Amino acid sequence: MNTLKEAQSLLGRRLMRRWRGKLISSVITEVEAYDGPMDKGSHAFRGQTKRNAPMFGPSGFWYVYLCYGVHWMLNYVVGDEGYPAAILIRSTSDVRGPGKLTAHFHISGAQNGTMAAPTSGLWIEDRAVHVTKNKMKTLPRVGIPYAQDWKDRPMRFILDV
DNA sequence: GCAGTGATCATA
DNA sequence: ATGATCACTGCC
Repeated sequence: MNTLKEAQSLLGRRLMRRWRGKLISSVITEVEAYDGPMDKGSHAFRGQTKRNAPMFGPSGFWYVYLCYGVHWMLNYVVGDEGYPAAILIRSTSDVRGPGKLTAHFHISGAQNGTMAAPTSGLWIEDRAVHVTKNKMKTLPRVGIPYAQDWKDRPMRFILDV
């Protein structure tokens, strides 16, 4: 499956968090794809570094990094090992905005590089909401004015709930 | 409209 | 060692 399809397939699924014995969850409603070494909006565009290493790893792991010294961003790694791709989870039905989302789910650098599975305390369940084409919007990505010809590509997906 | 905030990365 | 940059948010 290609990266854009992977991104769309996360919509309507439930993000799950085990934190201090409690279960936090809500339905994923907004995602962005970052696709491969040629994507000028992606951290992987200038090659592998210590920070973006999880993007180059196998799918099914988390890539979490600190943005503007303040907000943690949650990404789900997709694609074959060696091919840098990830899906930024921007919003759920409860929380709008990627920084507020990680705060709500108590996500930080501690989750970086961990597996998306109950064992890590952070995972994604199968579709909880039926996604029809007319409920899904496709838009350009946010916050990458420097990405030139990649800036306005339709790589952001929103689910109306 | 723009300041805050600090890790990360390139340059040296 | 230093400086620029930044997949955001909230307040002006």
